[in-house]
Amino acid sequence: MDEKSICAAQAVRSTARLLTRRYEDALRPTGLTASQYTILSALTRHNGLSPSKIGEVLSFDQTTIPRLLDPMRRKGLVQLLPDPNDARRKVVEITQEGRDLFAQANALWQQAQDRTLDRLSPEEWSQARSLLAKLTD
Amino acid sequence: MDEKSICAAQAVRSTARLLTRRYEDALRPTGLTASQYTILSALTRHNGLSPSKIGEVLSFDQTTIPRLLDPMRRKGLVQLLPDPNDARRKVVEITQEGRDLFAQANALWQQAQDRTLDRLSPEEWSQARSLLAKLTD
DNA sequence: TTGACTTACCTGTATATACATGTAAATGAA
DNA sequence: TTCATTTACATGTATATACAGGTAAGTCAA
Repeated sequence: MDEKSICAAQAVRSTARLLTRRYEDALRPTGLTASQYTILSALTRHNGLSPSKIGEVLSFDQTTIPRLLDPMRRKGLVQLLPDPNDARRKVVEITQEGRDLFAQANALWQQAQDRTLDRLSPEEWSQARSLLAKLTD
Repeated sequence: MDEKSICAAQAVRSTARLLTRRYEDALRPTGLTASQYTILSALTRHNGLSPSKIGEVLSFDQTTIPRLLDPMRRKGLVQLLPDPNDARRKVVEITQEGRDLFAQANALWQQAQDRTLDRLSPEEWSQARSLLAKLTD
């Protein structure tokens, strides 16, 4: 019937709220939020990203990045350094504390991830990601 | 392969951020946010919901509801009334202004919705919703 | 009827998110 | 070289989101 009248934004957003609560509940012993975990994950693989690149890779608006990094800097998880090649740019580096906390968080993340993907076959999870990508071009 | 190591929360959350920007951009002439539009939509169909019921239906934490309703009250879109049967409860009612603005917003919403579902067949959209639901039990 | 318990809502606080705008630095054309 | 333009980041402001904890009201058993 009216399937096209179901708001796509609402469907994805409400799922995001529920998953955020689930993952942040799992991450609670580390004090990391879902966004903070995501940023640490990106820096673990590609250290020294610029703030704008982090936004681009993770689909955050540029102006959101300084706000997300602030509590992470206060906790000593990352540091912002000037880019030696361009005084406008900065470089975000994960600290050793950040690496240690991320390693600890990974085991907790796995619990939430397992619980989330438990009821999906690998094919379904692959298809879910493909459909999510299609929603945003 | 590594498909199970892709964070489900990140996949859904980043899609939610992108869709939120798309829908709020479409709704901008009305000044409505995605959450406000969603709440007005629920009230249009079921007027007089309690705050806690709104949270339950839309997957908001209970404590988020007063914060979401505040700007809507200031704009005169909804009003909170005491529940005559239970002094603890309240009843959220959409105003005529709220109905008028929602009617105007619907046409704008449709543009974002069309653009979003454009590349999906009805079957794919049905499956996407089913898979999203599975992620949260 | 009283008192423990539960329910419903709100507030304090912190982070998340993004738009509009501001500032400094780099770039590139005249 | 100069200056308009662009790029990169930050800040002001507003709403979003939820956890911890608070208050008032309803419930129910002793």
